Amino acid sequence: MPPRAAFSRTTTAARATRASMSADKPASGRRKAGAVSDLGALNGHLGYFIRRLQIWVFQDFIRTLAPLEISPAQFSVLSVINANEGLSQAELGNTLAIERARLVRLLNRLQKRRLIERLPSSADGRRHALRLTPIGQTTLKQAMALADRHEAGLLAKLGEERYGALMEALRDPSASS
Amino acid sequence: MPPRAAFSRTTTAARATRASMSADKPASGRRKAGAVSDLGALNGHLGYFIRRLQIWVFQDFIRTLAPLEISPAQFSVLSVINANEGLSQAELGNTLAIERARLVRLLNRLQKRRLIERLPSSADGRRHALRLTPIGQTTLKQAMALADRHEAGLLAKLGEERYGALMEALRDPSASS
DNA sequence: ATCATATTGTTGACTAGGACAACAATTCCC
DNA sequence: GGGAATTGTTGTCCTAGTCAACAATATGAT
Repeated sequence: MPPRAAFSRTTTAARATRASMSADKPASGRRKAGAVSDLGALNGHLGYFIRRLQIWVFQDFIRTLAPLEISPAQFSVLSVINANEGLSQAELGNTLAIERARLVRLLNRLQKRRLIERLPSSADGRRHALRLTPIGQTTLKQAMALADRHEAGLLAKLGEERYGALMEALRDPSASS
Repeated sequence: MPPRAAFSRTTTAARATRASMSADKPASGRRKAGAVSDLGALNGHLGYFIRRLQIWVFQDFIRTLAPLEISPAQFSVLSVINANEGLSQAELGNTLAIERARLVRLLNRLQKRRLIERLPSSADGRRHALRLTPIGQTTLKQAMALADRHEAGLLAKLGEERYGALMEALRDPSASS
């Protein structure tokens, strides 16, 4: 009992077309390299489409923030630190679902770039209290401006209804374990 | 993935906060270990939520297909080959947005497991005509059954409206390059 | 107070994914 | 025939993600 009962439409969607010969190609016409085939069993699976969109969105984000050399992961880390000054690495990792070891190296790079600091926690000798340096704050501000431009482009590309539907549906997916 | 949803039901309440707490502790006491903090600037960004859901979906897919040891990428490759027997690696790569070099190594592993074959293309000496072996066909059939179970679980977890909205919004061709 | 247990941050090692350059073989097309 | 393009392949690099181990520190039961 596949779940597609309600939303099936089965496979009629993506019927790939073989381009006709000699449409409008650059100087040397040859077999179309952009040809796309039938997705087959992938058509009923949400994960595939989510993945494709996610990759596209991240690539656009990376392109847009390239002048600052801030990756999506770095942006998320800076944002959460900025919104929760003094939090620990464990809390940060829990918030963003980044594993401890991975987070250590992420923070190392940000610290080397003088964007964040690891202060000793007065209450707990094991923890570090994380916060942005002044440089980190201004960098994050610039990053947020670019990220907003990225988001605006995303909305333009998807269209308002689709963007809104996605935002609505994606917020707070109850997931654990 | 940490239990994010259990605490942060209100997305709007998240943007206030961060008033003047001390550097390493909230005024009212120690933060709990599993606590989740404010997402800050991430809250308006679609990419973050897409990413979180995509990770969750893939992890569930991997768990569900673990008995067959078929990854999402491998499943997509087998599905497209099955639906387009004899296609070339270039066409397969274009269809799934997998780069040539990466696809070569993906196919190497599947070929070593006797799930696919690379036949010489009669028309073009450079190409390989890809197809599933009998073992590959039965494996894919089993994988599709498990993938459908995964999909059903996904629908149950998200709820019908949200699942349907996502499928609707994601399915159309809007992403490329 | 003591001792087992848990948490925090860190390092090392390993696997996958993705990007890019170079290359040989082949095909296209003028 | 010969230059240009395509196809598959290999090599190399870098980032992500996972896991195990470890030292330092904190916690809690007794």
